[in-house]
Amino acid sequence: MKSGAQPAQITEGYGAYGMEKDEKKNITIADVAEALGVSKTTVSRAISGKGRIGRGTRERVLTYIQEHDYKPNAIAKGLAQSKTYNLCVTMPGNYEVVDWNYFQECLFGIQEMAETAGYDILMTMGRRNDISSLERIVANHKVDGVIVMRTLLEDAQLEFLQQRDIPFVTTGSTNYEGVVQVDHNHRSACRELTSLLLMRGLTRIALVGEDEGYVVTQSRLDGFRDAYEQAGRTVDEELLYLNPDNRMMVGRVVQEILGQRVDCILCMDDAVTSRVLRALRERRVRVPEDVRVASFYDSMILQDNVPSITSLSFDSRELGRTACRELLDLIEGKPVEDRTLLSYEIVLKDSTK
Amino acid sequence: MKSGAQPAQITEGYGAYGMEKDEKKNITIADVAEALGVSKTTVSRAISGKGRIGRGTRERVLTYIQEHDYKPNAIAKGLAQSKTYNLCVTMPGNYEVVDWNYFQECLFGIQEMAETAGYDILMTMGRRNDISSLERIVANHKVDGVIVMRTLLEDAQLEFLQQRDIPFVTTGSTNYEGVVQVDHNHRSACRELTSLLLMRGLTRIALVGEDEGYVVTQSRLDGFRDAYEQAGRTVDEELLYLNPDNRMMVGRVVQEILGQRVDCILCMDDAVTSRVLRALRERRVRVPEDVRVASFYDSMILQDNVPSITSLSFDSRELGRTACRELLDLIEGKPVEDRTLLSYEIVLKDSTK
DNA sequence: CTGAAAGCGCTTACAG
DNA sequence: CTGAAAGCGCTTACAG
Repeated sequence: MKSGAQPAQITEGYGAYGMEKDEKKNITIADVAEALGVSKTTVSRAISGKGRIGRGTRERVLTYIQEHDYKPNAIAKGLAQSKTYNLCVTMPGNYEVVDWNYFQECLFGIQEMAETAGYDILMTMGRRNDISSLERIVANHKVDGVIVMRTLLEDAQLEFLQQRDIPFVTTGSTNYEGVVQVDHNHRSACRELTSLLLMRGLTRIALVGEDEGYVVTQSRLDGFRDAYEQAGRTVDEELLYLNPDNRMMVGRVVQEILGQRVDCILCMDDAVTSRVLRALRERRVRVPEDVRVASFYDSMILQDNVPSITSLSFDSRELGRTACRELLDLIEGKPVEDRTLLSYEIVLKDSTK
Repeated sequence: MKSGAQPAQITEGYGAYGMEKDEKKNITIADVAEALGVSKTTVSRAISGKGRIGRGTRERVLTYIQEHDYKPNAIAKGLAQSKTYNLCVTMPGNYEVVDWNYFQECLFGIQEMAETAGYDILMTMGRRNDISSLERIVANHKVDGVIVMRTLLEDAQLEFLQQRDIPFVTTGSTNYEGVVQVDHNHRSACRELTSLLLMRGLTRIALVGEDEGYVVTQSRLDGFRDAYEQAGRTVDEELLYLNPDNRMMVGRVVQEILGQRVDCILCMDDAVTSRVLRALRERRVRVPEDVRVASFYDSMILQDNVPSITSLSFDSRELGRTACRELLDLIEGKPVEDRTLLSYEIVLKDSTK
């Protein structure tokens, strides 16, 4: 390395200028090879651990790159292997998504797993069924696989990925054939919670949701029905409030429900619960004295509510971890289950006392 | 292209098997060049628009790649240019983060801007001052620059990026020298809101926060003080509740505040507001009749509150867009402002009536 | 066990 | 205006 004070004549490559902060020029495999008097092949093998190589040689290389803080250029490595070591995660980008805590946890799990395998996360958000962004990423060969974080009943993402034969998994369930999906067992969870309420003698239970075409809504409803069947009862269809536009008129819906003299309001998720609670408060209806309330999903938005709300609880981080693991397996050509269902917890609180 | 029904003899490269769905083998610049009887150089120039090239030739190439749906391999392009066309966005990964809506909006803005420039977003989350994940991404040459979404007073990310001379910007302010940052003008916003309350004759205002070492907390406090100064009043230091552990004991804090006979509680952000409101409800203190409440930040968690809460409002998507634009400029070597402050709105609602 | 060489799919001086 | 060639930093048959 030249002493920075030489009087000019900086003609070839990097002169004093380029070297200002630390050595900017990144050290490459060729530099290592030259310094050690071995071939690039050997260095590559020492690092990757693939192919035969002498124990001594490997150690020499390893300690050298350690000391000189050599880091392989993932891009070049990718090019040579026709891989990117990137995973794409698609998130819903519409405003309606309230349970970001779910996504955060899930993402965290994904990243944890990806990191241990040397992969990074490329993120994309699109509005409902707008896949232009995903298309671009795939077309540009930027990722090795994708994790779809929210699926629709009719899902353009899945159709696109399937047709292009890109490895992918979904978090959350889908009805599409042959899609690798990992989800919490919502149906079973909803069945159990409903059963519990039924066993407590709550017979007139209203179910409130805002069907936006997500598959999970269907699973929840199925679970709800399962519980009734198991108990030898029949669901009162009059007490099912699942219109897509309930969001707008939650006040009217709650009014109607109260007119039906129910003893419990079961909400599909926490956004709904939050709005229902608000409507109840406005009408000075007490929980749980006048009516019980429970939710099929817990998130942070209800954590400070008075009274505390009975709900189902899911470990989203584990969901992310598992989904990522499956995707990696898929990419590596290992066999994977089409459907993986994770466990859940039921958390009983004041709202159903 | 072979007709799929040929009786075997699949020796070289991709046979019928590899071709199952569409043509799997990606078409490259070399294919285009060969098909058109021109050089790869020419094709490259036609696409990039750089260098001299005949009008006719360019058109031929362009229509060909259009028809055959050729998409350049971003990885290879990156390698050749020592670029990645990836931007890293770092998010806080700790559980405490409640305002995910902010991040969602911000991310959306970033992606919007990045996309138009042909960049993608690599995401990373780490716990407070854990930069291992960021280090890996940088070491592996996976990104051209980074956007730091939340800065701490002592921020390992910034120090690392600065020392490595990586182009980066922050959303939100920082006290670090020479860091390109874009933020909403929190100080000015807080000053205005406080002034408004003061002018309404609310003189005993308590300020509640949970100082977690974020810079924005300081700006808010500064704005609060500015308003008093402007009004020729002095801040009653007894009414400042900014302990880091207020979160745990919000009940006690509120109790104490009520003992001080304040007429307004001003909260640093919505997480705090949410907890304060809860404490008030538990004590049957009415808002705004018994005490007014306002927040220095609005997010979704309060949107359904009764009464509606007076607060400041910021366009986070624009923040993201602007930050991304600055980072791109930085990467391209264009001059950029060190500090950009965006505007805000004050939204008066029932809680301060 | 080790190395020379070709290749991954682009870009970019350099020379016509 | 166009092209041959070298190069980006790796990997990987192939041959010793």
